[in-house]
Amino acid sequence: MGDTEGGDLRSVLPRIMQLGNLMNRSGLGERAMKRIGADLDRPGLSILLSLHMTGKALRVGEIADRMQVAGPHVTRHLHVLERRRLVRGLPDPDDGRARLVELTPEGAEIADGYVTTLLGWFGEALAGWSPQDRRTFYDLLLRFTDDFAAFLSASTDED
Amino acid sequence: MGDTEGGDLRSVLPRIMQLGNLMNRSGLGERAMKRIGADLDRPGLSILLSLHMTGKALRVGEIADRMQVAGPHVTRHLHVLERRRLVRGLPDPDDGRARLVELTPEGAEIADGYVTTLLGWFGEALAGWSPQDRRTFYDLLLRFTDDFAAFLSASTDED
DNA sequence: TATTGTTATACTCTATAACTATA
DNA sequence: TATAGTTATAGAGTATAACAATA
Repeated sequence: MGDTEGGDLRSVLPRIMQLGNLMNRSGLGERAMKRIGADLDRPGLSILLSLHMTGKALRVGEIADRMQVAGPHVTRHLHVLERRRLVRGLPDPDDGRARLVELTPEGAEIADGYVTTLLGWFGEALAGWSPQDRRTFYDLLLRFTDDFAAFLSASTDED
Repeated sequence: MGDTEGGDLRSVLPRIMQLGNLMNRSGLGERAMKRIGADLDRPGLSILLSLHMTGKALRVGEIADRMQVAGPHVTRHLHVLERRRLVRGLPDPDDGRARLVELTPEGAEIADGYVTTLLGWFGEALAGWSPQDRRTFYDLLLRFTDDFAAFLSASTDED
């Protein structure tokens, strides 16, 4: 009984890993960057995407949280981005220790171009799919990431 | 028309990225490793998993291909794994330049324990899903990774 | 005293170049 | 001469520790 399901899941795990590698390691990001004519390292792009996806100015610590990296890493890459005028820092009116970071129009353009490029590729890859299958896949993938993230954070305490 | 679909896809992209980060960056691997009482860095584990998933001895270059890294990276980590008796190298009977690498029972045990742990977690995260939804999700995810990988390699030439 | 962020430092991961041995 | 692998070296990515400023 459980055997059959375990077997199924067992065949899916490599694909989840593969997908993860495809997204991070496969040079996909570099290709997209090249396509839009931008020249940015991955951490720099990641900062831009964090700001872009959130759609508002973020504190340095918030960016680090979203990227799942330590604070100093963000600080260093922000220097580069600021020098290139892709982000700009503002004082946080609510907290004098903190600093708000927001995209400049140039930074927003890169982030948006990157996302649009990737979306285009996904769209092409799914060109042969029926609308129903696409819908179903989107729904289940959303549900899966939610459930899995929830499970992970719920089980963080146990250890 | 296309607008609606673009909107859907647009909401899914962050999840695919999130899933990628969950798999690579989130400390998931470290947690699994700790759970099974193993102490291995990520590249070392990755080598073990490559061998485990393939189920046979691989040449150094084949391991590098699967990991999507350069050869010397594999060589260096193989030294560590060999010293710890988690893999062992054999001469390739077909090619005197090459070297075959295979898991020892100890290495196989770690790889298997790791995979089993992750599968358990995925299973728990999907505990509330109906068997049909699980099946559908597995099927569509397989199809998606296949189609996407195919698209990527097909469009590699263009550039 | 706790928290936000920065500076300084060090370590891990990975790539490139130079080389050796076999094909 | 081309290919498989190794050794040597360098660079990117990231963490930790020590510090400054504000809460």
